[in-house]
Amino acid sequence: MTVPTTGRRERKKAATRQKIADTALRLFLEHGYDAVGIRDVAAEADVAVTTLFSHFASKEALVFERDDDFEQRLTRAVTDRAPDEPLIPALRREIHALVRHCVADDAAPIWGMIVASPALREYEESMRLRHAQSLAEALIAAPGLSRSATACRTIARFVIDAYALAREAGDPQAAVDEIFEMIEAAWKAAGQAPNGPRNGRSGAGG
Amino acid sequence: MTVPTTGRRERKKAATRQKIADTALRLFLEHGYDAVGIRDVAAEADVAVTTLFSHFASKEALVFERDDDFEQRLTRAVTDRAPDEPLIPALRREIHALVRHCVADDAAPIWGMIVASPALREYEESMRLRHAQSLAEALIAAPGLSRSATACRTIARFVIDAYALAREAGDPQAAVDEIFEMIEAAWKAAGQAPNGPRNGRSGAGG
DNA sequence: TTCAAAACACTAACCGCTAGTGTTAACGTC
DNA sequence: GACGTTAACACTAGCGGTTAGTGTTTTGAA
Repeated sequence: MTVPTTGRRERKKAATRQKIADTALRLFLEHGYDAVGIRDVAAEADVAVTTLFSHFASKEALVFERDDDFEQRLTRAVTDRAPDEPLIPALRREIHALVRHCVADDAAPIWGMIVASPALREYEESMRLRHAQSLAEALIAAPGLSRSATACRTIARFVIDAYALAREAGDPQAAVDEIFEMIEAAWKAAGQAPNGPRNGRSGAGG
Repeated sequence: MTVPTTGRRERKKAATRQKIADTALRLFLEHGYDAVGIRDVAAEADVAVTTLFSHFASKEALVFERDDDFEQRLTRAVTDRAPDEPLIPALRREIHALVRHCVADDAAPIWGMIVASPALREYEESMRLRHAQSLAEALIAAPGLSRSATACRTIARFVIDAYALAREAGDPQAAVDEIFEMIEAAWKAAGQAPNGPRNGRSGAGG
């Protein structure tokens, strides 16, 4: 028989984690996020409360189970782009894809649940802050951008803002385009800052 | 006897509120935010826990007692500016002042406490979201800007970002200037958006 | 004087979350 | 195959923030 890439233990752990996440999402969508307690989820998934919290850091994390994707996709859009591809269009493409995926019909109930719960909205906001920070680090580390660290951090925030704003807009895809026109202009302006670029070699950058 | 503008009841209420806030801040600074419980604050202020929560919505709100100022100052910077004053420089001045006030020496201990506590940082982040939204509404309602609602919401976020980023920068005042160069460019670009302005009369705006 | 509203208090509890302490199952190794 | 190590899981208790429910007192007004 073939050698499994994962041992039985890891598979069981992943199964338990998935069972908890699935159970939680089902209960949340059935009865509402606030109406379902951690003890309910644990009982329905047939695990102890402590076990639940060994898999998920918080109740909100049960909803945003796959948020690592977001962070990685953004930083990879920076690091893995073609050597001659400008920065901002690459980010714009990625945000377009993320928004599209997020506004898709199958994600609508989950998104509605998040919007309806202040706790979940706040949690997502702090998630976005983390994403902006890791994107900022990727930008600062990227070669050839010729922008200051402050400019990189600023653009990172702006890009995350674009994602958040677009999702709330009537026409999300059009909003992405409109906001990225502004981001493009901001990025160009940062290249002409009086204090000058401090990151990488000289050049137009991006 | 003269008619007091505020009755005894209102004065007593304000006094109780202030006593709670002062006691809380003192205890937080003495022993650390996480080391002081709500029950400690209530006991020290000589009120019941329920009374404390009738004055403040949460433990974090005890620290950000005066956040209404922030919101009002920003929106007033938009609505109360001279009729011919461009928008972005007015906002830049206000952010400069707010950052200066926030980095001042007497606010340093409080700021350090906030940075040291994840709960407080998260709370402040959600506060900023509210501020961005009210600023966005002020921008959308402002006459003569000739920008789309999406552009207004975007610039509002960018301005709040500038505040947050500048405070974390090595030279906050310089960071405000650098970021506002980018914001100015973004604002101008929004005036030339292909979908065109939808808000207010035609004109350069800002 | 009387009344309604509002501030305040007290009890009791809910809820998210964690520490401490096992118990069981899987893996590596001899 | 026995053995020790590790990690997943369970259970009890409890902490800290927050609220509901139920009065009691103060205050401003009729």
